[in-house]
Amino acid sequence: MKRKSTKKIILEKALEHFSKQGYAGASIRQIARSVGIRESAIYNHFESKEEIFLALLYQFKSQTISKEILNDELLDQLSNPENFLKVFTRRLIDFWNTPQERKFIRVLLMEQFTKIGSSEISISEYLTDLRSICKLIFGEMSKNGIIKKFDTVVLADEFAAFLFLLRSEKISGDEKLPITKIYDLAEMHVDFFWNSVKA
Amino acid sequence: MKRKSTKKIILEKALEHFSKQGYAGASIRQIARSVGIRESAIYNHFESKEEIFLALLYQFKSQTISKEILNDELLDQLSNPENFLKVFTRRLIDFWNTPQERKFIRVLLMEQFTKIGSSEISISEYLTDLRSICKLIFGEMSKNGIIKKFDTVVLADEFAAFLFLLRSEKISGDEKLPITKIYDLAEMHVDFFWNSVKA
DNA sequence: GTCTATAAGGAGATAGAC
DNA sequence: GTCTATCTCCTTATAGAC
Repeated sequence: MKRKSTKKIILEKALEHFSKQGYAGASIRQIARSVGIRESAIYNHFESKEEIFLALLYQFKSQTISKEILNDELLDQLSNPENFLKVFTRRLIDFWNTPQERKFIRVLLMEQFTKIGSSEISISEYLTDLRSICKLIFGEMSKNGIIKKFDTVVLADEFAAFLFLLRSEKISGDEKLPITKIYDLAEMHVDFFWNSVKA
Repeated sequence: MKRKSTKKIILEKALEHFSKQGYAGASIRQIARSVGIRESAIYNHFESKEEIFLALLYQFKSQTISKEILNDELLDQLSNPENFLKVFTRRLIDFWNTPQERKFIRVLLMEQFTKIGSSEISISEYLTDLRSICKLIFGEMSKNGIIKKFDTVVLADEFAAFLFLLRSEKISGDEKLPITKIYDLAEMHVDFFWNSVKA
């Protein structure tokens, strides 16, 4: 049983502090304390506070919905499209509801307008992933005549906007909703959406 | 021609700095410099940085969509519901697109997870306004048989979620979209929505 | 890789003159 | 109501011993 590297623990604790107080509000001192080392020891692993933040951004950038959620088993269900949407949405919620993702989206929402280093932090960039997968899905359904003819960009946005608000407000928010309630809200959304688009 | 009071200018400049760097990232020193006075002079108007922030929160809390947007002229158009939704949405966008509102929503998004003073800053609270007006509108339409029978809470959320994302991402975001493009996106949303709900 | 010690500066806030 | 001067604390970051 290998111990986690100090570097990983620093990233972990940094994410925790950033997600609670924002980048500017969190200090190296607090992070070091959480890790259990002195501030100066942090600099053995990262050159600056900024570098810690950018390392976190990078880490989460490499996680994509397609990698985490879409697999053959799910894609097989495309023959039953309404059910497919429900399963897809449910998996999305489970993924977003992991502690790491909950914290990360908070950081993203908080820092989307601040410039840290040369990096522009934009929500849009992280929404692109969900949007393009939706476009793919609805494009396929449209081609097969399963749904009415719509602009797939509009469809993707209509489907994703609600989910994104659900994520920001209900999944990662401070309001502690039970997960079953979140599933319910999502299912009502899929119902409404499916009723609107089905052929 | 009366000059603006120093207090008002402080609030104005504070909002500007908070919206760019967040609460923790902005300093009294910077704000004072923008106003054109020394830091110590600020304390003649506010007891603390926190009080400045809370004053801003209070100021915007008193602005409501119903006060700013809903008037008799608009309500008269309820007989043509699709057009009503379009005019309502357009007015909403114009209101959200004012410099003050653009800045304020940024602050809200940034500080929604931080605790400043004893106040909990939640997006939900500020969304309540839009949600309840939508509930009212769709409740009325439903009663008059203009739209299909739906849970008005679901309808309100489906209608508002897209608009809120539009606001966060496109209206107040850094991506500088021309306002006509935003109108277009909103109109496509109303079209999609209306097609889904009309009786 | 972590420690102690310390530098250098910025923060919020106050005292008291004008 | 604004100023100068100052306090105290906290911040990021570095130097050098172990």
